[in-house]
Amino acid sequence: MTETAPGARGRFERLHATIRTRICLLDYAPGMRLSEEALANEFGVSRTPLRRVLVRLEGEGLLHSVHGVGTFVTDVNIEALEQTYRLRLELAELTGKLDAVHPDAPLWEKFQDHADRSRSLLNDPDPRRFAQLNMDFFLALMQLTLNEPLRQISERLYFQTTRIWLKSVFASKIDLVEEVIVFNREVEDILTALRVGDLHAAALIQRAHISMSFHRMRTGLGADE
Amino acid sequence: MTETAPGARGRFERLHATIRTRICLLDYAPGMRLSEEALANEFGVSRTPLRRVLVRLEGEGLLHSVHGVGTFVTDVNIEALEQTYRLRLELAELTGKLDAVHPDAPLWEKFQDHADRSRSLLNDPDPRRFAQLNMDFFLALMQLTLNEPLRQISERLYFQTTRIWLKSVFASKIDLVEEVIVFNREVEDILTALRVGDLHAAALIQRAHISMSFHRMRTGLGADE
DNA sequence: AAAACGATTGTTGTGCACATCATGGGTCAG
DNA sequence: CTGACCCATGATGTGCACAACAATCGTTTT
Repeated sequence: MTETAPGARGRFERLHATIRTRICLLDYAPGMRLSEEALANEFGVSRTPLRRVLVRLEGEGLLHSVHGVGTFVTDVNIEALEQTYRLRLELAELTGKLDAVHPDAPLWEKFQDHADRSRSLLNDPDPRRFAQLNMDFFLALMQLTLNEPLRQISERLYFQTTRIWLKSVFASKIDLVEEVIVFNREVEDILTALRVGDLHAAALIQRAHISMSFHRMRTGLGADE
Repeated sequence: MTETAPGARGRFERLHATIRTRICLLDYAPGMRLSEEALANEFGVSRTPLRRVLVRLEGEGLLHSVHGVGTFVTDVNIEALEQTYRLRLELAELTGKLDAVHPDAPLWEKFQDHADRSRSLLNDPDPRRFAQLNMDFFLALMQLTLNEPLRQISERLYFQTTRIWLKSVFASKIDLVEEVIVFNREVEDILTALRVGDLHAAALIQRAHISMSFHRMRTGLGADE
């Protein structure tokens, strides 16, 4: 998907993306402790370069290290999550207004692939594959804006929130089948808007779905906690 | 101003804030190379903890390290800067809409101090003191929203752009005296709006001034480059 | 028995020596 | 004179040993 440069920098980016994906896909659950030594051994490097990755992830709000205690995957409470979601709503709409561009051929292919995978999930719902598809689709939508800072910030906030959403799915707080059905409609609606060439409409649809997703999650979380 | 915790974490945050301020105030100019060893010696630590700070700053887009070459302060071209500014416009307005709160007593005192310092700059213009005041005022305005993610992102973008603006001042691309006069009116207008209790109006004024500031800088930069 | 204290263990943080890489200058062949 | 090549130099990146720190468990004392 994303080719990485050789040398030290490439390895850094590779490790960074790998661990970030594991956090977002709940291979590392919120609150879980990560062992620097174990990770270093797994990737065949010493603690030094690995720590560099962990420092970066801490800066992105995904990890938190405490001297003498451990490195933990961050967890967020519902009110902090709500703030992030409200901000994501506005940023999603901005994606359709700031430096928005129409998808090119390779991007259309990606979208087609996403639509296919989305439909296949209807017959065989799987939380992890769903989360991966959700991430892929979001990152593809981010390519609709050429505003690099907006892209970076939107992705950063996405990585912070998506794992909480996935956590709700795993905990059966929200219904996986319903989420898959809704997601299918989201993909369909957004692609329809893009085919017509209405970038702002596509962004508004995405915004609406982010909002509704949070709403479902919130009511689900409030059910028994 | 901001108290730092003792121990390793406090030292890290202290170093981070110190170097970030130096970059934003152009003690370290864009494109300049930083010596890890020199910085480590200056702060009385080894390269290891210092490098942790540099990695963080690189993640914030203020530094860029190249293996075997050096660590450099990032520079940005005018079009990338324009993207950042357009995003900052929107975020400034959001500050007045998302979790906006009225200033409390301590914040009012800060604003009063800023107004005083701003007026004193009229008689004795100084680029560095101006930049410091500009930063203090911006950070104070950020306290008008309780939305923590919005705060973090706005500050991040501010730190990326303000040094370019200051660079224009130093290079006499834009007139310092005019900037001071305009800034005085900005502070006055925003505080007036805050006294009336209209947070959204204050945010709109800030947005307008960010926009005009970029316009002045852009025409100034285009003058002979 | 309960509470306070201290040793032990395991973790992250630090310092230092060395590896790796890119650059510039000097040298030698053509 | 010109070009390529090599090596010296100085930078960041890495590995390892140890320090600092926090939690836990066992011991001791009241």
